[in-house]
Amino acid sequence: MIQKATNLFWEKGFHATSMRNLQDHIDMRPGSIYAAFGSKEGLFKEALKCYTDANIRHMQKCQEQTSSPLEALKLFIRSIVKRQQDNAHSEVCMLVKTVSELTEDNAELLAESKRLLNMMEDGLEAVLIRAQDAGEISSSSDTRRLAQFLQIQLIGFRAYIRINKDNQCIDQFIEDTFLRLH
Amino acid sequence: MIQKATNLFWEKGFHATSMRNLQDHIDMRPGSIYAAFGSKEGLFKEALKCYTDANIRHMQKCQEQTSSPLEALKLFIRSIVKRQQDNAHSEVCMLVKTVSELTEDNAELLAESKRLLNMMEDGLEAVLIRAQDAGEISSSSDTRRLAQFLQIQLIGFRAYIRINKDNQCIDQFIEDTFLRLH
DNA sequence: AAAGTTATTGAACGTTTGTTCATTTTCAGC
DNA sequence: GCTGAAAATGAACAAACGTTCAATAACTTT
Repeated sequence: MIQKATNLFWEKGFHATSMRNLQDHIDMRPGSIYAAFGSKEGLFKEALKCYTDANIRHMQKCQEQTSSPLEALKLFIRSIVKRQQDNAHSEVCMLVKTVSELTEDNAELLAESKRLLNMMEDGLEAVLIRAQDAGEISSSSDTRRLAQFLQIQLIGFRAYIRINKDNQCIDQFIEDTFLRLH
Repeated sequence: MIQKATNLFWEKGFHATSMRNLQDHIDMRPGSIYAAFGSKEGLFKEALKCYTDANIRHMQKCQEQTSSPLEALKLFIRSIVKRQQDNAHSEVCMLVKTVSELTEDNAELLAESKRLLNMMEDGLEAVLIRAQDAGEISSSSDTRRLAQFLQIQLIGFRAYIRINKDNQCIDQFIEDTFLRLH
Protein backbone atom coordinates (compact mmCIF):
# COMPACT_ATOMS: atom_id res chain seq x y z
CA MET A 1 0.00 0.00 0.00
CA ILE A 2 2.89 2.35 0.82
CA GLN A 3 4.44 0.70 -2.23
CA LYS A 4 1.56 1.91 -4.39
CA ALA A 5 1.78 5.42 -2.93
CA THR A 6 5.51 5.38 -3.60
CA ASN A 7 4.98 4.55 -7.27
CA LEU A 8 2.45 7.33 -7.72
CA PHE A 9 4.64 9.91 -5.95
CA TRP A 10 7.62 8.70 -7.97
CA GLU A 11 5.82 9.16 -11.26
CA LYS A 12 4.04 12.46 -10.62
CA GLY A 13 6.23 14.11 -8.02
CA PHE A 14 5.22 15.57 -4.68
CA HIS A 15 3.27 18.63 -5.78
CA ALA A 16 1.46 17.14 -8.78
CA THR A 17 0.18 14.21 -6.72
CA SER A 18 -3.01 15.23 -4.96
CA MET A 19 -4.45 13.46 -1.95
CA ARG A 20 -7.41 12.54 -4.18
CA ASN A 21 -5.01 10.89 -6.65
CA LEU A 22 -3.55 8.95 -3.75
CA GLN A 23 -6.94 7.99 -2.30
CA ASP A 24 -7.96 6.44 -5.61
CA HIS A 25 -4.60 4.83 -6.27
CA ILE A 26 -4.15 3.14 -2.90
CA ASP A 27 -7.91 2.71 -2.25
CA MET A 28 -8.04 4.40 1.14
CA ARG A 29 -10.23 7.18 2.45
CA PRO A 30 -8.71 10.47 3.71
CA GLY A 31 -9.48 9.69 7.36
CA SER A 32 -7.50 6.46 7.28
CA ILE A 33 -4.55 8.03 5.50
CA TYR A 34 -4.37 10.90 7.95
CA ALA A 35 -4.75 8.56 10.93
CA ALA A 36 -1.79 6.54 9.67
CA PHE A 37 0.55 9.22 8.32
CA GLY A 38 -0.60 12.57 9.72
CA SER A 39 -0.14 14.55 6.52
CA LYS A 40 0.78 14.42 2.85
CA GLU A 41 4.36 15.13 3.87
CA GLY A 42 4.28 12.25 6.34
CA LEU A 43 3.14 9.83 3.67
CA PHE A 44 5.72 11.14 1.24
CA LYS A 45 8.47 10.66 3.80
CA GLU A 46 7.36 7.05 4.17
CA ALA A 47 7.46 6.71 0.39
CA LEU A 48 11.04 8.00 0.30
CA LYS A 49 11.99 5.39 2.86
CA CYS A 50 10.18 2.66 0.94
CA TYR A 51 11.93 3.65 -2.27
CA THR A 52 15.38 3.72 -0.68
CA ASP A 53 14.90 0.38 1.09
CA ALA A 54 13.96 -1.25 -2.21
CA ASN A 55 17.13 0.12 -3.78
CA ILE A 56 19.32 -1.12 -0.94
CA ARG A 57 17.71 -4.56 -1.21
CA HIS A 58 18.37 -4.50 -4.93
CA MET A 59 22.03 -3.70 -4.32
CA GLN A 60 22.26 -6.64 -1.93
CA LYS A 61 20.62 -8.96 -4.48
CA CYS A 62 23.28 -7.92 -6.98
CA GLN A 63 26.03 -8.76 -4.52
CA GLU A 64 24.54 -12.18 -3.89
CA GLN A 65 24.61 -12.96 -7.61
CA THR A 66 28.39 -12.73 -7.97
CA SER A 67 31.48 -13.04 -5.81
CA SER A 68 33.04 -10.04 -7.55
CA PRO A 69 32.12 -6.73 -5.87
CA LEU A 70 32.94 -4.81 -9.04
CA GLU A 71 30.73 -7.13 -11.08
CA ALA A 72 27.94 -6.57 -8.55
CA LEU A 73 28.22 -2.81 -8.99
CA LYS A 74 28.05 -3.16 -12.73
CA LEU A 75 25.04 -5.45 -12.43
CA PHE A 76 23.37 -2.90 -10.16
CA ILE A 77 23.85 0.05 -12.47
CA ARG A 78 23.05 -1.92 -15.61
CA SER A 79 19.81 -3.29 -14.19
CA ILE A 80 18.63 0.14 -13.04
CA VAL A 81 19.38 1.60 -16.46
CA LYS A 82 17.74 -1.33 -18.23
CA ARG A 83 14.57 -1.10 -16.16
CA GLN A 84 14.30 2.59 -16.95
CA GLN A 85 14.86 1.98 -20.65
CA ASP A 86 12.20 -0.74 -20.76
CA ASN A 87 9.70 1.06 -18.59
CA ALA A 88 7.11 3.27 -20.29
CA HIS A 89 7.44 6.06 -17.75
CA SER A 90 11.25 6.15 -17.74
CA GLU A 91 11.50 7.99 -14.43
CA VAL A 92 14.74 9.22 -12.95
CA CYS A 93 15.71 8.25 -9.40
CA MET A 94 12.91 9.29 -7.04
CA LEU A 95 15.37 10.84 -4.57
CA VAL A 96 17.07 12.90 -7.26
CA LYS A 97 13.71 13.95 -8.64
CA THR A 98 12.60 15.05 -5.18
CA VAL A 99 15.80 16.99 -4.47
CA SER A 100 15.33 18.68 -7.82
CA GLU A 101 11.66 19.49 -7.24
CA LEU A 102 11.46 20.65 -3.63
CA THR A 103 12.54 23.92 -2.05
CA GLU A 104 12.91 25.16 1.52
CA ASP A 105 9.10 25.29 1.63
CA ASN A 106 9.41 21.55 2.35
CA ALA A 107 12.72 21.70 4.16
CA GLU A 108 12.33 18.44 6.03
CA LEU A 109 11.54 16.35 2.94
CA LEU A 110 14.35 18.02 1.04
CA ALA A 111 16.86 17.29 3.78
CA GLU A 112 15.62 13.72 4.12
CA SER A 113 16.05 13.10 0.38
CA LYS A 114 19.60 14.41 0.51
CA ARG A 115 20.32 12.22 3.52
CA LEU A 116 19.02 9.11 1.77
CA LEU A 117 21.04 9.89 -1.35
CA ASN A 118 24.17 10.12 0.77
CA MET A 119 23.20 6.81 2.35
CA MET A 120 23.07 5.30 -1.14
CA GLU A 121 26.50 6.75 -1.83
CA ASP A 122 27.79 5.14 1.37
CA GLY A 123 26.39 1.87 0.07
CA LEU A 124 28.33 2.27 -3.17
CA GLU A 125 31.50 3.00 -1.25
CA ALA A 126 31.04 -0.09 0.92
CA VAL A 127 31.06 -2.27 -2.18
CA LEU A 128 34.04 -0.39 -3.59
CA ILE A 129 35.96 -1.09 -0.37
CA ARG A 130 35.11 -4.77 -0.76
CA ALA A 131 36.40 -4.55 -4.34
CA GLN A 132 39.58 -3.01 -3.02
CA ASP A 133 39.99 -5.79 -0.44
CA ALA A 134 39.49 -8.33 -3.23
CA GLY A 135 42.23 -6.65 -5.25
CA GLU A 136 39.85 -5.61 -8.04
CA ILE A 137 40.80 -1.95 -7.76
CA SER A 138 44.03 -0.38 -6.65
CA SER A 139 44.58 -0.05 -2.90
CA SER A 140 45.65 3.53 -3.55
CA SER A 141 42.23 4.44 -4.96
CA ASP A 142 40.10 6.90 -2.99
CA THR A 143 36.92 4.87 -2.54
CA ARG A 144 34.94 7.91 -1.37
CA ARG A 145 35.84 9.67 -4.57
CA LEU A 146 34.99 6.65 -6.69
CA ALA A 147 31.61 6.39 -4.99
CA GLN A 148 30.94 10.06 -5.75
CA PHE A 149 32.01 9.41 -9.32
CA LEU A 150 29.63 6.46 -9.71
CA GLN A 151 26.80 8.43 -8.10
CA ILE A 152 27.32 11.29 -10.57
CA GLN A 153 27.47 8.91 -13.53
CA LEU A 154 24.30 7.07 -12.55
CA ILE A 155 22.39 10.31 -12.01
CA GLY A 156 23.59 11.58 -15.37
CA PHE A 157 22.71 8.35 -17.15
CA ARG A 158 19.18 8.31 -15.80
CA ALA A 159 18.53 11.94 -16.64
CA TYR A 160 19.83 11.32 -20.15
CA ILE A 161 17.57 8.31 -20.66
CA ARG A 162 14.62 10.41 -19.51
CA ILE A 163 15.51 12.99 -22.16
CA ASN A 164 16.42 10.56 -24.96
CA LYS A 165 14.71 7.32 -24.25
CA ASP A 166 15.52 5.57 -27.52
CA ASN A 167 19.19 6.51 -27.62
CA GLN A 168 21.14 3.40 -26.69
CA CYS A 169 24.46 5.14 -26.07
CA ILE A 170 24.25 4.66 -22.31
CA ASP A 171 25.22 0.98 -22.41
CA GLN A 172 28.60 1.91 -23.85
CA PHE A 173 29.05 4.72 -21.32
CA ILE A 174 28.54 2.21 -18.52
CA GLU A 175 31.34 0.05 -19.92
CA ASP A 176 33.60 3.09 -20.19
CA THR A 177 32.76 4.08 -16.61
CA PHE A 178 33.88 0.74 -15.23
CA LEU A 179 37.05 0.71 -17.34
CA ARG A 180 37.96 3.89 -15.47
CA LEU A 181 37.63 2.28 -12.05
CA HIS A 182 40.61 0.01 -12.47
CA MET B 1 9.72 40.54 -16.99
CA ILE B 2 9.78 37.13 -18.68
CA GLN B 3 13.22 36.98 -17.09
CA LYS B 4 11.66 37.36 -13.65
CA ALA B 5 9.03 34.74 -14.40
CA THR B 6 11.78 32.43 -15.61
CA ASN B 7 13.69 32.76 -12.35
CA LEU B 8 10.62 32.00 -10.26
CA PHE B 9 9.66 28.98 -12.38
CA TRP B 10 13.26 27.80 -12.29
CA GLU B 11 13.40 27.95 -8.50
CA LYS B 12 9.99 26.54 -7.65
CA GLY B 13 9.17 24.36 -10.63
CA PHE B 14 6.06 24.41 -12.81
CA HIS B 15 3.50 22.97 -10.38
CA ALA B 16 4.65 24.69 -7.20
CA THR B 17 4.59 28.10 -8.86
CA SER B 18 1.09 29.51 -8.69
CA MET B 19 -0.26 32.26 -10.90
CA ARG B 20 -0.58 34.36 -7.72
CA ASN B 21 3.14 33.83 -7.01
CA LEU B 22 3.86 34.98 -10.54
CA GLN B 23 1.54 37.99 -10.35
CA ASP B 24 3.38 39.25 -7.27
CA HIS B 25 6.83 38.43 -8.58
CA ILE B 26 6.51 40.06 -12.00
CA ASP B 27 4.02 42.73 -10.85
CA MET B 28 1.32 42.08 -13.41
CA ARG B 29 -2.40 41.42 -13.01
CA PRO B 30 -3.93 38.15 -14.23
CA GLY B 31 -5.71 39.81 -17.15
CA SER B 32 -2.45 41.16 -18.59
CA ILE B 33 -0.64 37.87 -18.17
CA TYR B 34 -3.41 35.93 -19.89
CA ALA B 35 -3.68 38.53 -22.68
CA ALA B 36 0.05 38.14 -23.33
CA PHE B 37 0.60 34.42 -22.84
CA GLY B 38 -2.79 32.70 -22.93
CA SER B 39 -2.15 30.33 -20.06
CA LYS B 40 0.27 29.25 -17.36
CA GLU B 41 1.67 26.74 -19.82
CA GLY B 42 2.15 29.48 -22.41
CA LEU B 43 4.13 31.59 -19.98
CA PHE B 44 6.18 28.61 -18.89
CA LYS B 45 7.03 27.80 -22.50
CA GLU B 46 8.27 31.35 -22.91
CA ALA B 47 10.35 30.91 -19.74
CA LEU B 48 11.94 27.74 -21.15
CA LYS B 49 12.89 29.67 -24.28
CA CYS B 50 14.26 32.57 -22.23
CA TYR B 51 16.35 30.20 -20.11
CA THR B 52 17.78 28.36 -23.13
CA ASP B 53 18.59 31.57 -25.00
CA ALA B 54 20.53 32.85 -22.00
CA ASN B 55 22.52 29.63 -21.92
CA ILE B 56 23.31 29.79 -25.62
CA ARG B 57 24.43 33.39 -25.23
CA HIS B 58 26.61 32.31 -22.31
CA MET B 59 28.23 29.61 -24.45
CA GLN B 60 28.96 32.19 -27.13
CA LYS B 61 30.51 34.53 -24.55
CA CYS B 62 32.80 31.72 -23.48
CA GLN B 63 33.90 31.17 -27.06
CA GLU B 64 34.67 34.87 -27.48
CA GLN B 65 36.95 34.80 -24.44
CA THR B 66 39.43 32.30 -25.89
CA SER B 67 40.57 31.06 -29.26
CA SER B 68 40.64 27.48 -28.00
CA PRO B 69 37.28 25.72 -28.44
CA LEU B 70 38.16 23.18 -25.76
CA GLU B 71 39.11 25.95 -23.35
CA ALA B 72 35.78 27.62 -24.11
CA LEU B 73 33.92 24.43 -23.23
CA LYS B 74 35.82 24.15 -19.97
CA LEU B 75 35.08 27.80 -19.19
CA PHE B 76 31.40 27.19 -19.92
CA ILE B 77 31.07 24.18 -17.63
CA ARG B 78 33.21 25.66 -14.89
CA SER B 79 31.25 28.90 -14.81
CA ILE B 80 27.90 27.12 -14.64
CA VAL B 81 29.15 24.94 -11.80
CA LYS B 82 30.67 27.91 -10.00
CA ARG B 83 27.49 29.96 -10.24
CA GLN B 84 25.50 27.09 -8.81
CA GLN B 85 28.00 26.60 -5.98
CA ASP B 86 27.94 30.28 -5.07
CA ASN B 87 24.20 30.75 -5.44
CA ALA B 88 22.04 30.25 -2.36
CA HIS B 89 19.38 28.31 -4.25
CA SER B 90 21.79 25.97 -6.03
CA GLU B 91 19.29 24.95 -8.69
CA VAL B 92 19.95 22.31 -11.31
CA CYS B 93 19.45 23.11 -15.00
CA MET B 94 15.89 24.35 -15.50
CA LEU B 95 15.39 22.11 -18.54
CA VAL B 96 16.54 19.00 -16.69
CA LYS B 97 14.40 19.95 -13.71
CA THR B 98 11.38 20.35 -15.97
CA VAL B 99 11.96 17.03 -17.77
CA SER B 100 12.26 15.41 -14.37
CA GLU B 101 9.11 17.05 -12.98
CA LEU B 102 6.58 16.90 -15.80
CA THR B 103 4.57 13.95 -17.11
CA GLU B 104 2.37 13.37 -20.15
CA ASP B 105 -0.22 15.57 -18.41
CA ASN B 106 1.86 18.44 -19.81
CA ALA B 107 3.05 16.66 -22.94
CA GLU B 108 3.85 19.78 -24.93
CA LEU B 109 6.04 21.37 -22.24
CA LEU B 110 7.78 18.05 -21.64
CA ALA B 111 8.54 17.60 -25.35
CA GLU B 112 9.69 21.20 -25.66
CA SER B 113 12.12 20.79 -22.75
CA LYS B 114 13.58 17.67 -24.32
CA ARG B 115 13.90 19.47 -27.64
CA LEU B 116 15.74 22.39 -26.05
CA LEU B 117 18.08 20.05 -24.19
CA ASN B 118 18.96 18.37 -27.47
CA MET B 119 19.55 21.81 -28.93
CA MET B 120 22.02 22.47 -26.14
CA GLU B 121 23.71 19.18 -26.92
CA ASP B 122 23.97 20.22 -30.57
CA GLY B 123 25.64 23.41 -29.34
CA LEU B 124 28.18 21.38 -27.42
CA GLU B 125 28.90 19.25 -30.47
CA ALA B 126 29.38 22.32 -32.64
CA VAL B 127 32.18 23.48 -30.35
CA LEU B 128 33.67 19.99 -30.25
CA ILE B 129 33.79 19.96 -34.04
CA ARG B 130 35.62 23.28 -33.95
CA ALA B 131 38.01 21.72 -31.44
CA GLN B 132 38.53 18.85 -33.83
CA ASP B 133 39.21 21.22 -36.71
CA ALA B 134 41.73 23.04 -34.53
CA GLY B 135 43.47 19.74 -33.79
CA GLU B 136 42.63 19.86 -30.08
CA ILE B 137 40.94 16.47 -30.16
CA SER B 138 41.56 13.50 -32.38
CA SER B 139 39.93 13.57 -35.81
CA SER B 140 38.81 10.00 -35.15
CA SER B 141 36.72 11.08 -32.15
CA ASP B 142 32.97 10.77 -32.40
CA THR B 143 31.90 14.32 -31.62
CA ARG B 144 28.26 13.34 -31.16
CA ARG B 145 29.33 10.85 -28.52
CA LEU B 146 31.58 13.36 -26.81
CA ALA B 147 28.75 15.88 -26.70
CA GLN B 148 26.49 13.27 -25.09
CA PHE B 149 29.27 12.53 -22.64
CA LEU B 150 29.67 16.18 -21.68
CA GLN B 151 25.91 16.60 -21.36
CA ILE B 152 25.72 13.63 -18.99
CA GLN B 153 28.64 14.88 -16.93
CA LEU B 154 27.22 18.39 -16.58
CA ILE B 155 23.80 17.08 -15.57
CA GLY B 156 25.42 14.76 -13.02
CA PHE B 157 27.62 17.52 -11.62
CA ARG B 158 24.73 19.90 -11.13
CA ALA B 159 22.55 17.29 -9.46
CA TYR B 160 25.43 16.39 -7.16
CA ILE B 161 25.99 20.01 -6.16
CA ARG B 162 22.30 20.32 -5.40
CA ILE B 163 22.59 17.31 -3.07
CA ASN B 164 25.97 18.18 -1.53
CA LYS B 165 26.45 21.88 -1.88
CA ASP B 166 29.58 22.19 0.24
CA ASN B 167 31.43 19.26 -1.27
CA GLN B 168 34.10 20.72 -3.52
CA CYS B 169 34.94 17.47 -5.34
CA ILE B 170 33.29 18.62 -8.56
CA ASP B 171 36.15 20.93 -9.58
CA GLN B 172 38.46 17.93 -9.78
CA PHE B 173 35.88 15.89 -11.68
CA ILE B 174 35.70 18.64 -14.30
CA GLU B 175 39.46 18.44 -14.80
CA ASP B 176 39.23 14.65 -15.14
CA THR B 177 36.40 14.99 -17.64
CA PHE B 178 38.46 17.18 -19.95
CA LEU B 179 41.51 14.95 -19.65
CA ARG B 180 39.33 12.24 -21.16
CA LEU B 181 38.42 14.31 -24.21
CA HIS B 182 41.92 14.25 -25.68
C1' DA C 1 -9.67 67.80 -28.04
C1' DA C 2 -12.44 64.10 -29.64
C1' DA C 3 -12.79 59.42 -31.20
C1' DG C 4 -10.93 54.99 -31.63
C1' DT C 5 -7.82 51.36 -30.33
C1' DT C 6 -5.06 48.83 -27.27
C1' DA C 7 -3.53 47.48 -22.63
C1' DT C 8 -4.43 46.97 -17.77
C1' DT C 9 -7.15 46.13 -13.88
C1' DG C 10 -9.03 43.30 -10.02
C1' DA C 11 -13.28 41.21 -8.49
C1' DA C 12 -15.34 37.00 -9.32
C1' DC C 13 -15.97 32.11 -11.13
C1' DG C 14 -16.03 27.20 -10.66
C1' DT C 15 -12.54 23.61 -9.32
C1' DT C 16 -9.42 21.49 -6.71
C1' DT C 17 -6.41 21.57 -2.87
C1' DG C 18 -4.94 19.45 1.94
C1' DT C 19 -7.26 18.34 5.96
C1' DT C 20 -10.90 17.41 9.67
C1' DC C 21 -14.34 14.89 12.29
C1' DA C 22 -18.86 13.08 13.55
C1' DT C 23 -20.49 8.80 12.23
C1' DT C 24 -20.35 4.01 11.06
C1' DT C 25 -18.10 -0.38 10.69
C1' DT C 26 -14.89 -3.89 12.26
C1' DC C 27 -13.13 -7.01 15.37
C1' DA C 28 -11.16 -8.46 19.98
C1' DG C 29 -11.94 -10.06 24.81
C1' DC C 30 -15.19 -11.58 27.97
C1' DG D 1 -23.77 -12.41 21.58
C1' DC D 2 -22.69 -8.43 23.99
C1' DT D 3 -19.48 -4.58 24.90
C1' DG D 4 -15.74 -1.40 24.21
C1' DA D 5 -11.74 -0.07 21.79
C1' DA D 6 -9.77 0.64 17.17
C1' DA D 7 -10.12 1.51 12.38
C1' DA D 8 -12.43 3.16 8.30
C1' DT D 9 -15.70 6.13 6.19
C1' DG D 10 -17.00 10.14 3.27
C1' DA D 11 -19.34 14.55 3.58
C1' DA D 12 -17.75 18.96 4.55
C1' DC D 13 -14.32 22.84 5.33
C1' DA D 14 -11.58 26.94 4.35
C1' DA D 15 -8.04 28.18 1.39
C1' DA D 16 -5.81 28.32 -2.92
C1' DC D 17 -5.91 27.05 -7.68
C1' DG D 18 -6.03 28.58 -12.97
C1' DT D 19 -8.79 31.47 -15.55
C1' DT D 20 -12.33 34.97 -17.27
C1' DC D 21 -14.32 39.43 -18.34
C1' DA D 22 -16.80 43.76 -17.80
C1' DA D 23 -14.92 48.01 -16.52
C1' DT D 24 -11.21 51.35 -16.53
C1' DA D 25 -6.99 53.53 -18.01
C1' DA D 26 -3.58 54.58 -21.35
C1' DC D 27 -2.05 55.57 -25.57
C1' DT D 28 -2.80 56.79 -31.17
C1' DT D 29 -4.72 58.79 -34.75
C1' DT D 30 -7.14 62.51 -36.83
